[in-house]
Amino acid sequence: MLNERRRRVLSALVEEYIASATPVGSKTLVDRYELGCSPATVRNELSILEETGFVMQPHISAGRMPTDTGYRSFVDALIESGAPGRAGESLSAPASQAGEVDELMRETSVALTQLTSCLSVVLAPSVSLSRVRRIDLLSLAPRRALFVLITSSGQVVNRSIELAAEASPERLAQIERAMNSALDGKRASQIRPLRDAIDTGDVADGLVGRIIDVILDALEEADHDRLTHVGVPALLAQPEFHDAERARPLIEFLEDGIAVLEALSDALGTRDITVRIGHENRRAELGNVSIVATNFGAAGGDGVIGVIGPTRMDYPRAMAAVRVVADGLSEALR
Amino acid sequence: MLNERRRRVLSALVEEYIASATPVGSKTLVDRYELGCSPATVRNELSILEETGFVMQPHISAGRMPTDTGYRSFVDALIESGAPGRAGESLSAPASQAGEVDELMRETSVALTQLTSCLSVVLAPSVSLSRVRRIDLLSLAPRRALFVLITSSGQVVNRSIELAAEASPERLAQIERAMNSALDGKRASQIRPLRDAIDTGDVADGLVGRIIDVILDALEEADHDRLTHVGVPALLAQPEFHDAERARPLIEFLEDGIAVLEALSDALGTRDITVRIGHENRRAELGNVSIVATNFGAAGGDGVIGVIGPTRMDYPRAMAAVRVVADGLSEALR
DNA sequence: CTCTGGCACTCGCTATACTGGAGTGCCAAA
DNA sequence: TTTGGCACTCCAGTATAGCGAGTGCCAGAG
Repeated sequence: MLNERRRRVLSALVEEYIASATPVGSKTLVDRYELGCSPATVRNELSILEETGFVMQPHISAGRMPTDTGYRSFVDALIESGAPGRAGESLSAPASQAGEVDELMRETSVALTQLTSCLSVVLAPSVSLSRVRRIDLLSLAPRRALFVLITSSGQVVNRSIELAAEASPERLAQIERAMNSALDGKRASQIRPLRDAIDTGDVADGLVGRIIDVILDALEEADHDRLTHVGVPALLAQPEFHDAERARPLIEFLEDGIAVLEALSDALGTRDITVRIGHENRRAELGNVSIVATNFGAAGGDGVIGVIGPTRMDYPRAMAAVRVVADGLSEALR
Repeated sequence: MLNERRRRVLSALVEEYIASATPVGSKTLVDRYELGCSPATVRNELSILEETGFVMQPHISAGRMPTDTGYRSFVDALIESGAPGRAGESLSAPASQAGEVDELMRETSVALTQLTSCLSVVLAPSVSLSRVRRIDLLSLAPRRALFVLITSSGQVVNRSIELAAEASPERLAQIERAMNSALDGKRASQIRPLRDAIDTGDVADGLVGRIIDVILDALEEADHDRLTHVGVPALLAQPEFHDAERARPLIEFLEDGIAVLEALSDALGTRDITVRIGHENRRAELGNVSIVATNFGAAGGDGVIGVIGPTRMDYPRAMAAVRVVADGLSEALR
């Protein structure tokens, strides 16, 4: 379907359109890219590319711009050629001084926005799916305790628990020991099935059940709060979002953490780096943006990092940046 | 300077402009507000209001719109009459189910945006200035410990500490006890001066100094991370921000937490509710927006909650909403 | 002295018409 | 199969006119 020259024309057109944000014509392509043929020939190729759905004209006497399929073909070629790997060498992830995981994520996100001029999103690894490194129950008052859970990747979840009955520090320590021995190295999500299995000496006072309920609640809350995004101004600076009404639904969508979470996990393929272009995203709100994302984290880490920009984004750069930053982040988390 | 009728004309003009977002003329005012005089008279009043700087014309043959001073006069009258208090009765702060302080702040912010159709910001109480309720040092590994600080308002700061030398759990417990007895009920910021005063048995191993350094660092980081904002889409929906280029500098400013923090604390007066209108904000980025804010929290709580919107925002509603929500939040934190 | 109706005037906004230019599609020739 | 040429299309930008909302001012009434 796509012979060599046609592919080069498409690639040139995508590059030019990414750079100029205006429909590009045959003459421009011949002038700026070494296509080895005349404008007329390019016009023929373009008209075929249009028939086959790779490019489109906003109106009949205008230049062409890529369709989602056009971008897709461009990106696939990019992945095959391994170009983003090479391009990546020129970027470097900034060394972070952050002392805490949350802060690290945020700094990473900022860096990604600066590298790509796109909005960036970071989804911290799910606490429920991380492995429990340690659990502490600290007595705050006779009927109040603080629960602290530390995962193997260093995330910390805490929650203050109002107890139904008084519990001595010794009693809490006992429960703490029992939970630690039952859960050490297991995934936090396994707390639920283990609820009854935890041996706490005597279960009669209902303390354990109550504590576990609160913990589960805290975990769920922590999981809902995993998402940060940075770089809305970068998005607004793009010509396709100069009209705020275009940007609004998208940002509304972004502020709804859960929805983004779904879209992101939905977007994650098995590949190294996943690119979802325009309507390849299921959500209507994402119909005119592309997402370039990848997971990060040590074994089983299900954190996700990515950038969101107009479909006209600089894919090579975005892919390289996401890769570099994800590697840096995985490294830092170890 | 402002006689009764002139004041009523101004007030009517502000109300009408807030509702319509277009310059309003003398006829509209007479038609919709009971001013008891003819358009011609209103025109005279308007021209005086313009001379004295309360209203302006975008162009000579257009209606008037309020200036910052115009809004100021309107808001001052509002405060004097106690209107926002009455208006507030019709609003109610949503009951929150949040288990953690951070989550509570966020929910509050969302509620505020919904109530006002403005962007809302919440500045959590400064951890450094809060009172220490308890400090824990948990041994994670021979050379690694987790530090957990709980403030009297329930905020929790934690940080993992890499130790220069091995420290037994007993040694950590000893340090923990010393820190607790030295700091209990004091402000976290006093950790620094107390650094040398803390009696830890033997100080020879340098552990205490190192731990305190990390704690100070963690506190500072926590203080920088106190700000949440919600409701960018609400802002973009306002006609004055339909052009994304108008909204961009503002949002850029918002994403820079520190700058907002400064602007907010700068904006806080001694009053119950503070209103900063347009250029009353020192920062150029805030020149065309107003901030309605107030503190919240128990005794000495320096948290701030507020809304940011175009100077054409619905002040009565915003003030009422901020008051109600702040009260609710203070309540919830107790 | 204040208020009001009337009237001429201003000026932004919209609609219409026109023009230049970028880009296309098609055709015939190399 | 490629290329140069040519007629055609249609957007974008500019100029012009008319409309309408709103003003300022003035003269007369209360």
